[in-house]
Amino acid sequence: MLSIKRKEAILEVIKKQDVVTIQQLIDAVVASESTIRRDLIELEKEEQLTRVHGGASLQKRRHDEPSMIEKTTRNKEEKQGIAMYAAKAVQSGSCIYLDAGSTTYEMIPYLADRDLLVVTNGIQHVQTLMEYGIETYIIGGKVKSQTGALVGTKAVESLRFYRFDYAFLGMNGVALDGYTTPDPEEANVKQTAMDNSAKSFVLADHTKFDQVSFAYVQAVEQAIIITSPHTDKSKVKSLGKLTTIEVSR
Amino acid sequence: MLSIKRKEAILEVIKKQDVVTIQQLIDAVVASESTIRRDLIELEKEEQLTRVHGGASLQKRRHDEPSMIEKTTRNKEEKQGIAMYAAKAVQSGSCIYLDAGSTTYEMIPYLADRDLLVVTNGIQHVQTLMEYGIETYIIGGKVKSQTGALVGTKAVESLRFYRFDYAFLGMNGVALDGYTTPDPEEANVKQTAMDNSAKSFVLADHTKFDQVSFAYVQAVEQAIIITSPHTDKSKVKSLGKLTTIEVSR
DNA sequence: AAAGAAATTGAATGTTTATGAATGAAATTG
DNA sequence: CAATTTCATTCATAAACATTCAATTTCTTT
Repeated sequence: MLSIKRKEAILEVIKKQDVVTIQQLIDAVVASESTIRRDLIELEKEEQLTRVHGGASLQKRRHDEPSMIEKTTRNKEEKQGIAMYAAKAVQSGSCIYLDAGSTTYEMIPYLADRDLLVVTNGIQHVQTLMEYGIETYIIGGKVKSQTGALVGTKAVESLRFYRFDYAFLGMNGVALDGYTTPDPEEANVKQTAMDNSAKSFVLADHTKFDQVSFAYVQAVEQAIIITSPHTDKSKVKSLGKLTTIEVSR
Repeated sequence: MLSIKRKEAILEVIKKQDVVTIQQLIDAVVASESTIRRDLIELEKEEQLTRVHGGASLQKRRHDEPSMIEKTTRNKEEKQGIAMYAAKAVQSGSCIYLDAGSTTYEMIPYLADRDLLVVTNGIQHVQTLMEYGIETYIIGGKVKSQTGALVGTKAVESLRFYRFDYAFLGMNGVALDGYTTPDPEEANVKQTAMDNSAKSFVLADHTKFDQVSFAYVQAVEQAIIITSPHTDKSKVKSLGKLTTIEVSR
């Protein structure tokens, strides 16, 4: 058997049951103990799994190196909680839109190995999406220099050719007036993405509530808000009868 | 059997089952071990597959290569010379297309402060372009995981909405047969970019001449070749009467 | 069309690499 | 702390490898 095939088989077993003994692998793959051990050593070097006494276990944290965006994110923990919850809402096999921005970025690790197709307008997102082996499309458009988001007419136009099961968006303002964001060009993109999605989710930490930014995006009822327990319940309720999910950690 | 036919057959088998042993290929293609090996070596050079002990696999496993374009560039000095020369050909105020790839990447520093608008299909290029303060647009499309290039129908479609003064492209093969590149999907993108550009330039270091890769892009006369003194003059001349610029350093 | 050059092929060669068994060392368990 | 399991290391063997060479085909040249 080809060594590469054998390693794939090992990974498959381990992904199914999280931890395996050497003996289980010997039986499953049909190879000698020595060979299995050697494979495990290599797979550990490749950061595909962690070796433990008696066998191996699935890698706990697949990503140790925080890239630029991770370091600079404020309220990171809160955003991560929201992101994890949002990712759970996604059914396998669906096609989702991931808006540029730090909160949606945090969703990526939780989207891995789920047979998804992701379309994004965030240049920053692309590299990470690829690292996690997620099939990625990017819309076209002008690159906004500060944020690496794609905006403008071309971006809106190219969005017209996609349809999404879910759209996940960040917003700067969430208020009775609706969702708002500082850049009108970005607002257009968000608007179009929501229009082309069966279901839309706005990911908003507690700092975004009762804020009104310059450019209007959509009315509050056009999306389901996902927020965290840090947010005042009264503020959420004042937005009216809408589905709001509050993450508990 | 013709060697090209044989290689196609090999690729077909490998695409069906992801990994193959040499023996499987010997049976499937009906050729000697030596011949299969030779084909695999060439196909690996063309980046169509990765050889592994005992056979070959479709793609390099992820996670083992740093995607940083700077570190992995071969013949970097030669490419820089070519890139510098190419950048000089650009008039201020024009709109240019920059193909994904390491040679075109080297052009970016020489494009700064020139009042240009750059459209690219290389994710890798974007960050650097922004760092140099260049107005950047990106075409849409599917992100090719190994290279970060945008390809596919969506990429070709979104290219239709642009017109360029200059297009700068990399190629894997430059020969009498025309320009060629390993990935058919990328070939489509290059083709369309050239069609939409008033003038096209192919940036090719000496290793690209007399090479024929899998997918046809355009005829040689459709672009001006920019190369370096490392390239055999005879090889260049054999391509016929076409404008070729040889960089001197 | 014939002679020669160049490229392609398959077999033979030593070399390298992968594998499984055997050994003693280290860790785990009762 | 002793018994047992698991681990790392070594070694012989077998498989896969690169390389060379001769035979064949294909392409040039005259």
